[in-house]
Amino acid sequence: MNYDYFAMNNSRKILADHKVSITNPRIIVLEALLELKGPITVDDLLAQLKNKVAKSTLYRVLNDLKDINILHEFSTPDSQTVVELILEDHSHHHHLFCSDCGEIIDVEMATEFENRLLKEIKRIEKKFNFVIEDHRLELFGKCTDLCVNCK
Amino acid sequence: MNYDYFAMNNSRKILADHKVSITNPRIIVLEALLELKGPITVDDLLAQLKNKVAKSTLYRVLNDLKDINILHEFSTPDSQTVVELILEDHSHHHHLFCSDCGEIIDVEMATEFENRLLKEIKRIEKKFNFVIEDHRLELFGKCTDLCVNCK
DNA sequence: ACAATAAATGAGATTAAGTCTCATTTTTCT
DNA sequence: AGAAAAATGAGACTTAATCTCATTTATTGT
Repeated sequence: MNYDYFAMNNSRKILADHKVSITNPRIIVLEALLELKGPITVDDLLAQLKNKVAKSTLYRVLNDLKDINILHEFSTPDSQTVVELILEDHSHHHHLFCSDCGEIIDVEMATEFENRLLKEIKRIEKKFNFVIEDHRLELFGKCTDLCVNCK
Repeated sequence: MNYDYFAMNNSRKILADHKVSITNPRIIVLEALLELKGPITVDDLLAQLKNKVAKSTLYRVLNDLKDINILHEFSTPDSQTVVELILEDHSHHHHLFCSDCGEIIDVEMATEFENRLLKEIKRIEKKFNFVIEDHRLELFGKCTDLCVNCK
C-alpha cells in the first residue's frame, strides 16, 4: 500500500480536524476528491456522484470545504468550474490546461522561479499600494502527439 | 507621436481591419471598451449599455470580438466574467484583483521576470511534453487604506 | 445608386450552473 | 437515550448566457 497524506488521511479525520460535523455526503465527496489527487470539474464530479449525493448537497458540501479552506476553486479557459482538494501538506502549485483534451495538470514551478516571482510581487505591491495575498499562474497549451498526460 | 488604436478611437477601422461587417451595436460596444482602456465585468458593461444594445446582441458582439481575437475574457475570483479589449499594440500584462472594492488592474511585470517565466515554461513544456501557447498570472489582494486605485 | 442577397439585430424563450426553501433525517451534545 | 442543532434531498428558483425567428441593416453585383 502506498501511504501518503491522501491515502492515510481518512475523510473522517479531515472533517474532525476542521471541526465540521461528520456526515455521509461529506465523506463521500471528500473520498472522491482524495482519490482524484488533483483537480476535477464540478460537472464531472456531479456525474461521478450522481445517485450518491443530491446536487444541492454536493454544492453545499463543496462550499463547506471551501469554508474550511481545504478546497480551491477556479475556472478552465472555457469557464467550467474546477475544484481541487488542497490539504495542509499540499505544496504550492499552478495549473496547466490542455485545450485538446481538457486535462488539467498540477504543475510545480522551480523554487528559484517562485522566489523571483515573490520579488516581483513585492515590487507590484509598492507600485500599486496593495497587499497581495495570493497569486495564481495558469499555463495554456496542448499535450503533444500521444497525449501522455491524458486519461 | 504615439498614436495607437486607443487614441485614434476608430472602431470602424478596427472592425474593417478584421473583416467583420460594421454595424451600430458593434461600434457602440467597441467604443465603450476603447474608452475604458482596461477590463470590465460583463455585468457592468451590460448596465452601461442598457437601452443602447440588446442583451442578446451584447453577448453576440462580445463573442464576435473574441472570434477576431481582440477581446480577452477571464473571471474574477468570485466568478464574474470580465472582458478586456486587447489590440495589436497592447502590451502583455497580467491582472491584479482587489477583494475589497472589486477593482481589476492591468499589471505589467518586469521584462526580466517575464523572461525568467518563459524559461520556466520551456522546462514545463519538456517535462509534460506540452506545447504551451499562453500563460496568465493573477494576483489577489487588497488596495491599502485610501484605495488610490479605486474609482 | 439600387435591387438582391447575406448578415446582424431585438425581444423574448430557453438552458444550465448554482442557490434557496422547507419538511424530513442525521448528527451532536449531555 | 433524548433533546437540540445541523445537514440532507427534492425540487423550486435565480441568473448568466445562448438560442430562435421575424424584422432590420449591411454588403455585393450590376
